[in-house]
This record gives sequence, structure tokens and C-alpha cells, in this order.
Amino acid sequence: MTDRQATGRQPDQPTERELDALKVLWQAVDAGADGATVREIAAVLEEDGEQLAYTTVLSLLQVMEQKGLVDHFRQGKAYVYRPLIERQSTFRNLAGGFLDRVFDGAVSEYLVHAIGDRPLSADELDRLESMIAAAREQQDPKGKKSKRGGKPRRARKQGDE
Amino acid sequence: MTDRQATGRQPDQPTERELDALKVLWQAVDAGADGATVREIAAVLEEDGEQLAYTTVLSLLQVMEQKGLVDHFRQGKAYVYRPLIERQSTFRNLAGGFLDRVFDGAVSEYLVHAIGDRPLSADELDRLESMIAAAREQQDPKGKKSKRGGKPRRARKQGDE
DNA sequence: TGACATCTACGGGTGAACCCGTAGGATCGC
DNA sequence: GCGATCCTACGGGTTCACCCGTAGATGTCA
Repeated sequence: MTDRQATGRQPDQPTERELDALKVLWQAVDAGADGATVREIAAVLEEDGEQLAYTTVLSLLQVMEQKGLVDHFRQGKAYVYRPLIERQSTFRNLAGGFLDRVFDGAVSEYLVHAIGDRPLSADELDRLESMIAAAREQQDPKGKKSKRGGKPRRARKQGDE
Repeated sequence: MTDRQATGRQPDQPTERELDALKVLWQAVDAGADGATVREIAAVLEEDGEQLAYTTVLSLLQVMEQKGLVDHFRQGKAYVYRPLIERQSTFRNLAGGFLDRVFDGAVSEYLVHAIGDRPLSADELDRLESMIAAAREQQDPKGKKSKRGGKPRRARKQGDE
């Protein structure tokens, strides 16, 4: 298994397409449903501008199930798919993986580029500041200094096994 | 052309491996060199734990040249490769693309997960704060409120052409 | 100049992500 | 009962990132 999307530290991170499906599922669960059928997922995806054949979405879900990302149970004639992984941890892994891959783990380095030419609302700025304050509090209660050590580098091996 | 790594808005964003090579090249330029030979790049990559055949690195560079990411000129028997794209803009595109893809453009949303369980140095926290202050100053000099509008969604089409 | 080392060109191979079409089974309406 | 309709199962096709080996070109040095 290669790691195009994620770092590879976590076994089966969702790909980009799979993440699209997961977002739909998470939203369905938020709305109180158990999950969503293939047709429902396809419908939402289509609203978002993704023109996919029905069987394409089905295949996607089947692969995702194989990866352990989703679950399904029968409801009448159709399957209802449920997310097995949490939104929070998924995003965390994705974000962390991206950070490690591209910026070698340097958060602020990333922020420079992310914020760069992107207009941030006052609301977002507020949230960022409070998060920083919290982080400062938590990571460094006494005011100690702590530089992070050697940069993490991935060790890859493909083609074997 | 698909878009696994980057958003797809920019024509030829470097892949993960290609970014590794670019980092070496940028560093070489920083150090005052014109660029780096294939062998030098391979050497650095190996130091970082990437065990790649020499020809693999060569192929990588050739593809990158085709994409317009690098350039080369002859020096004695070997080629010296030079980066054609800037570190800054590359990182910016990568970061922005990731944001759009995964978080639909919500920076603070991302930060919640990125910072989450990652220890930040006081140094990084300082930088973040000053960046936020700068952003607040720049985006919002008077104190006006501005919510960002509809979320961006990509429209994909693969298999054609 | 000729042996030798080193470099590039070229073609190929693998696995993953993605996308579908077709076949066959279940369900519903008449 | 019996089509029409929906769903799933299954296999296949394409592109891309990645990785190399081999062959031929090129420079070095005795």
C-alpha cells in the first residue's frame, strides 16, 4: 500500500473521493439518520457537482468497507452505509499527515502559506487566538522552553511484499 | 490529468516524491549553488532514509522537467538540475489546495486538528500570534465583519481526453 | 587510444485511485 | 404470475505515481 494521500503512518486513511463520501455520511448521522444509502450519497455528490455513475459510488463504498472505513446493513432492498471512523480523528490524521509530509511538521511554517493570501474572518482569527492561548497554557504551563527535536522523515518501501 | 496530491487548479503541482527533490534543490540554491546533480540529490535523499536507485531519481527529475518544475544544464558529464518554481508559491499552493480539498477552505477548522495533539514550541506560538495580529490588521483595519460565502467545491472530470 | 567509470535515454512493471457497464437477484405494481 | 424497476456483485479499463534495469553515450586517465 502506497501513501498518496496520507502519511502512511495510519493504515487506511481515506482518499480524496472517499472523504467526499464520508462527509456525506457524517452529515447524515449529524442529522439523526443511521447513515445513508448509495443513492442518497450519489445524490449529494451530484449536488456538489460530482457527476458519478451510480455504480461508481457503490464501488467506492465497497472499497471503503474493505478498508474498514464504513459499515453497512440492509434496509428493505438497499444497503445503508454508516461511517466507522470519526470525523475528528480523521481530520486530525489527515492534517497531521499533510504537515509531516510537506512541512516536516512545522505548523507555523504551514500557517504562513495557508493564511497567506486567504481572507480570514474576524471570527476565525478569534478562534485561532484562543486556540493558541490554550495551547500555550497547556504545553507550557510554567514558561519552560522546549524546542522540537530532529525533524521526522518517513522511510518508504514500496514494491516489496 | 488527475489531481491526487494537489487541488487541480494549478496545472502541474509536484507530487510527494517530487517535493522531496525540490526541497533538495531549493536548499542547494540557498547554499549558493546553481542547483544539484542527480547524484547529489540521490545522496541527500538517501541520508533522509529514502533508498532509491540512481535511475529512479533520474527518472523523477526528467518527469519534473517535463512538468516544468525544474530545468537542467550540462556540467561536464552530468546534468545540474535547477528548480524552476519557487518554494513560497509551491508551499502556498499545496497548503491552499489541501485546505480546499479537505476542509473546504476553513483555516481555523484545520488548525483545530493540526494543533490538536501536536506540541508547539513557544517559538511557534509566538510566530502564530504575530501572524494573526498581522492578518487582523490587514484584513480588518476598521473592525468590520466579513463572513466568507459559499464553500468552494471542485468539479472533476476524468477519463475524458 | 583504449579500458573504465559514470551519466543519460528509454522502456517497462506494479499498485492505487477512479470510473463504469453488465449480469443477476430482490421487490413492487398490476 | 410477470414484467418493470431497483439494487448489488463483479470484472474490467484508464491514468498516474513510483521504481528500476539495460543499453548506449560521454568523459577520465594511464
